[in-house]
Amino acid sequence: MLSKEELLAYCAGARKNYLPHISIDCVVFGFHEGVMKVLVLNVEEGEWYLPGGFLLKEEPIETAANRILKERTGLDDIFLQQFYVFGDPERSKEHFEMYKDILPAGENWFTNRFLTIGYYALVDFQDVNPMPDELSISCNWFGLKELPELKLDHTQILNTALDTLRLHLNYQPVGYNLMPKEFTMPELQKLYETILDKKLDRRNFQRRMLSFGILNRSEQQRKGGAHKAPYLYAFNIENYKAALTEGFKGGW
Amino acid sequence: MLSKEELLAYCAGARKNYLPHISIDCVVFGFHEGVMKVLVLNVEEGEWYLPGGFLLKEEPIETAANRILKERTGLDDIFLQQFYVFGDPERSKEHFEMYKDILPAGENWFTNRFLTIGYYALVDFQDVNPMPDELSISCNWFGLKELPELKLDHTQILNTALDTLRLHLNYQPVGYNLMPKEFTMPELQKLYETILDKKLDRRNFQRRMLSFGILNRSEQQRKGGAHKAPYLYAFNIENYKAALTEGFKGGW
DNA sequence: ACAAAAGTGTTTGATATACACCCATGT
DNA sequence: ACATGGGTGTATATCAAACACTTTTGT
Repeated sequence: MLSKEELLAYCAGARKNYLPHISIDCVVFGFHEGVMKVLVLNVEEGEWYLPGGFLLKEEPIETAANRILKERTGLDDIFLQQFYVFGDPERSKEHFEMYKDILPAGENWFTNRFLTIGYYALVDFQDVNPMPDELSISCNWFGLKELPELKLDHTQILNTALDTLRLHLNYQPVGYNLMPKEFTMPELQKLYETILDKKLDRRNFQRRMLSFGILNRSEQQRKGGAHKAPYLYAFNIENYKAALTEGFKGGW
Repeated sequence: MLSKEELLAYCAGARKNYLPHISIDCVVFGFHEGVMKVLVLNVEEGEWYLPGGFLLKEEPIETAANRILKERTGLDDIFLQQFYVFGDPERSKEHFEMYKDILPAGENWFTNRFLTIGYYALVDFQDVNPMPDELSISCNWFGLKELPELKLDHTQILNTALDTLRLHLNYQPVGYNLMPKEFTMPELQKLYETILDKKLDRRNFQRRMLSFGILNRSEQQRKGGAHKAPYLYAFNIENYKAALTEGFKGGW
């Protein structure tokens, strides 16, 4: 926890640089060892938050989200998807309460009501170097199944992000941003199974995935593991991007 | 156009009551005589805008959207769907320019940079009584094909709303909010064709629509028209709502 | 040699597409 | 009577689901 002086300086800086009443919260998804992970900040003992931040006064929203995530992950050019604005007038009260005994209301940045713009991000787990922000003491990956309870409405934000991601899975390719450059079909399947939280048929998955035409199979196979060596695949970026904009399913 | 005094009063009221930097813009879709219509405001000669407004300081976003639309349409309980936040720092400059010669910057509400939360609304055309807001001189329906060019980024907002609506059509029922209580299958098909901007097969449309189980066929038929009398249908609200939350297509 | 993981293929049912036919009504 | 729009039905292709067999590799 910052000292009162530090907090005052933080609030003064925020008032000077950021738009009031507006924040961004990011649900950063990574995939590692068959588990879906989310980046979570620890402010103090038992206080967990999604990574977030504010908009500079003349900054585009997506730029701000990128900036915030660069600070938390070290990564540029993260795949980001805006998914919802959370604006319950009560949603940030908890944050205000937390600082109201320390800071005079006029000085307290968190006296503001905040609408928060939710983004979800898909990143390659291996590339991320989690770093806490000014207000927190650590930044860590948590498996989806072992998440602590989050403060404010951050659990709701996370669940909405998950729902949105699952929905997107139905008409968009997902995976390029979550997988390493090369991966095997079973590994990709595991990603889908993790996101959807259900088992898929190995053979049907492969057929369907290949039918999208967004994968290139390498000559190479993943050696070293026990059992038969699986082929390595990489995404075909051109087709992948085309599929991202055009979508998969016809619908009507 | 308001007088300077009126504008000053408007701005003072806005500063007092609304959150700064945040607005709401609504794309109100109605369907009439086989044409998709959108509500558009006329501020002055050749200046067209989507209906919009601001958030009261302690007002939930959706409540604000409802309030704004009640003022424009006379309707309560409108079907609303938040679909995107538009936040380009340049997006509201045009609005500022418009008033800068009349109002001192410090007084001018539109000096603010605004992020706008986009909602689309689906309403029964017949129920709407379009009413202009304080800043405009008229509020009218325009067919999608005969829309004037809109100011600010409102054309982009409208197009994004349309894209979202089309997407939703693929996994959600649409129509309850756009159609009168009773309607014929060809009428409903016309709605779909209008939204998608393409022809559908009469017989396949009917089969598919019925397969969703969200329609009740009435004993009655629409008499009076030329040709064979079509059956009247109404939405089965329970199933409709269930389909809204659960969606249609399996996907994975 | 065998267990476990991976590649490939087949059978079956469901769903979508493209049509054809009949019926009712106003002119 | 006939043109037009509306109700219903069928053949075919296409796709998804369920399932079987073979191949490879480490133990």
